[in-house]
Amino acid sequence: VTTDAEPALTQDLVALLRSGGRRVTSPRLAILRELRQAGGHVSAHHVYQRVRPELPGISVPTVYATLELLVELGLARRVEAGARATLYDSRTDPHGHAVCRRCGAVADIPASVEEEPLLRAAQGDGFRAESAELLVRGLCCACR
Amino acid sequence: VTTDAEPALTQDLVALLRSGGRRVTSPRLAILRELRQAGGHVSAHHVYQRVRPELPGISVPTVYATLELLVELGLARRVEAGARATLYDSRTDPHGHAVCRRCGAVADIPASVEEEPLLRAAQGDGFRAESAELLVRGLCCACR
DNA sequence: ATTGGTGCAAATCCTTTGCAATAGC
DNA sequence: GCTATTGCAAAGGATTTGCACCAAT
Repeated sequence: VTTDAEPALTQDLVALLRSGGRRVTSPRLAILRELRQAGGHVSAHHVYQRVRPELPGISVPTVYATLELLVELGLARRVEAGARATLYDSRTDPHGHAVCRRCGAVADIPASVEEEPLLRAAQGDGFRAESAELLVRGLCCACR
Repeated sequence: VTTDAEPALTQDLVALLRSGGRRVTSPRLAILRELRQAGGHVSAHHVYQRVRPELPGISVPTVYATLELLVELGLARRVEAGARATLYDSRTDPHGHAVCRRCGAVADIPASVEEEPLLRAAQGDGFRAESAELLVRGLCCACR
């Protein structure tokens, strides 16, 4: 149980939780750490498997709830990779995703879209926009 | 069985199917017609229910396969509205979607993003880009 | 006559729910 | 001590198989 790996990042989460009146718990710290170690785009199931050695009793619903919480806090982003699985990305800067429609592989797209104008464009009819996502679907190298 | 409702559109599908060596079948014609009549963003289940009166024996897998086929042919677009359901949109011109993260409601976003540059940006690593999608997640008026 | 499409039923898999027990504040 | 969070087990649904039959070419 390394406690000095990414101290600053953990502190971010702690601060955000405290300021929102939420509790600091082991699953929350462990899941954020795993999400960042993974580096890429991971499924809830993947996180669940990787966190289990550290927290043997952790449950699947907790993983889902926590990932969604991290998204709300702005520490992660959802990637709608298709019906097969929702993925979570620890990169929070604006970038798109290329998703293979056959195997579900995801790659980052360098193209950066300005989020602000999009969020504003979506504000019609009382809709409160929270985040924007850019998806390109197609076939990856291996699946063609 | 009205055969003169949208003759031109049906002809489009027939031509595309024939030129691709695929067969012209009742489910394909009926599902495209329903998708266009619905006008908005519909789920496979919705299409299934609406097409049944006309084709009582149609099956769920056929609806899924056909909708995916229409996407491949460029006559429909997928909308990754979340884990709850993939939606299909008969509008094929570039536009984004505002998706409520709570109730799943979908609205069109006037903001038009140029697809071409995005598709090109995604072409790295042998990835063959097929379509781009712009999603804005948030809370709709009713769910706030 | 070929074989791509279809229907059927069931399996698979992701995600969420309800509720009692626990742990953070 | 309150109450948000958790774990558990199970339900809920969307999507996809496998296979036999049928119908478009």
